[in-house]
Amino acid sequence: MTNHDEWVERFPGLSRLEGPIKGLLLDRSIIISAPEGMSIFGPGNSPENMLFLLDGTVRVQQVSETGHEIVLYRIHAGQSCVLTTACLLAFEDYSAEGITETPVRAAAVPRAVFDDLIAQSKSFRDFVFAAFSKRITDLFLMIDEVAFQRLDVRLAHKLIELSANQNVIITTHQKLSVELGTAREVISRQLQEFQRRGWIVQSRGRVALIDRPHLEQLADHNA
Amino acid sequence: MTNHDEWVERFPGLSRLEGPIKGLLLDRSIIISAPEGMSIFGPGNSPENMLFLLDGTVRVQQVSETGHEIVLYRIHAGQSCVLTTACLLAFEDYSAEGITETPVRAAAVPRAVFDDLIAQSKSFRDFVFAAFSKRITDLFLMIDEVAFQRLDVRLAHKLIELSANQNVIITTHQKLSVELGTAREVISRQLQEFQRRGWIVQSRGRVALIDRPHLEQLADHNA
DNA sequence: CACCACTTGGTGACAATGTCACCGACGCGC
DNA sequence: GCGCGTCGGTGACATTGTCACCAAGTGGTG
Repeated sequence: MTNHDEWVERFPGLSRLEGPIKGLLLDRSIIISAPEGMSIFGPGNSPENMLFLLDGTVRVQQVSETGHEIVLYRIHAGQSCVLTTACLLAFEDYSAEGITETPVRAAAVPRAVFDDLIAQSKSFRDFVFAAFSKRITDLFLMIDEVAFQRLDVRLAHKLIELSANQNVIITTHQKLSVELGTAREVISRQLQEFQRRGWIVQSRGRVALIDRPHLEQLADHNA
Repeated sequence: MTNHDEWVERFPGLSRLEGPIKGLLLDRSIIISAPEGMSIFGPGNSPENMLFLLDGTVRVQQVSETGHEIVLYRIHAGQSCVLTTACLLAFEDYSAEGITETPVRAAAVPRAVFDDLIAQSKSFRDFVFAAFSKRITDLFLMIDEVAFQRLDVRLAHKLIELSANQNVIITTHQKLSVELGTAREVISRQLQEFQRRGWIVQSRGRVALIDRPHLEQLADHNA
């Protein structure tokens, strides 16, 4: 009932693995589940296993010394927590935290098995290095945005990203401010401006996208 | 005359490698040199080799779509460019750039050899993953600083970092603004304030640290 | 030397964003 | 109903970013 047999096939980067390697991965992993809103790694909570997400999403965020919070990235189904896990294992004192945003299922692979896989399979190495590389380039992009992008552009971008085909986003100004690493008041003012322009309609805990084209145009304001 | 024989010993993480692995690394690598101010990787310039820095430093920075620049990190002697190289190979379109800040000597290891080493040596894997992990946690810290830290604190921190036991820094306001991802005028104003307080003395292209304790106190203003 | 081009840094006005204190409205449990 | 915490709004102010412009130094050239 675990669907344990073939979870590897769901990972684009893993389905091409050599047969014996797949077997090793399947035999030595355990399927685990977690409810929404649970901290799966963070300060004082380093998991012993590398996780491969089968369903759900995990939000990775950090709390600054000043008490400010910011969302760093999300791990979606079909991706692995390898790098975050590796970082936490290497630098225990660090303060990033992973929180389930939905109920989550994941395959847990012990570190020793992970190391074996790296040693034995070029495909697996490629998968892991691609994940690391993607994460680092994404962090480069994030630094660029935080440092140089106007807040209205970033907010429009985030609204479209969070809406994901829906036209209504269930969230609070506070949560949006953490997404962008800014203050709640700033979000409130920007959303008011968007509403004044007729691009969105606000209500308590809810943002409805009315004029998606204009939002997208602002979001793509690269220059 | 290349000192080729024992460069591996200079890397704290590599000197513990198994004997045959060291041999492979030494046999299959080439020592290269570059003058100061040269771009060793960047858009349209992906090196075919993984580099291990023997002497000198490399500055990694990016130029945003808006034309703004920011320094991401530096690679010092005894460290490798592995992750940046990996990123550029995986995502060719990306725009980070590595520039030598001093004359540089490095050991160049072909990708295929690099992959062999990863497969054969647990010590080498540990070295590489530690490098990746350190870089990612450093980028987390940088995001936190850019998003939440006051500029006077960041500037004081950077002045102390750049001074490195000297009390005089040879640099321009423009260069300092790129270090912190801000505007030249902002640096000028902050340095004036520091000078007004008697912490530094400015002259053209030069900053002299007069009151290091006060600067350090400001730089440590974590909360 | 005069002349010119470039770099470096200074300045003021203004815009954008962050911070703080406080407020009222809403939702929920009692 | 009441109390209490969450959510969002508001104004004043501080900090930082942007823009336009200027002046002093630097280095080349005739």
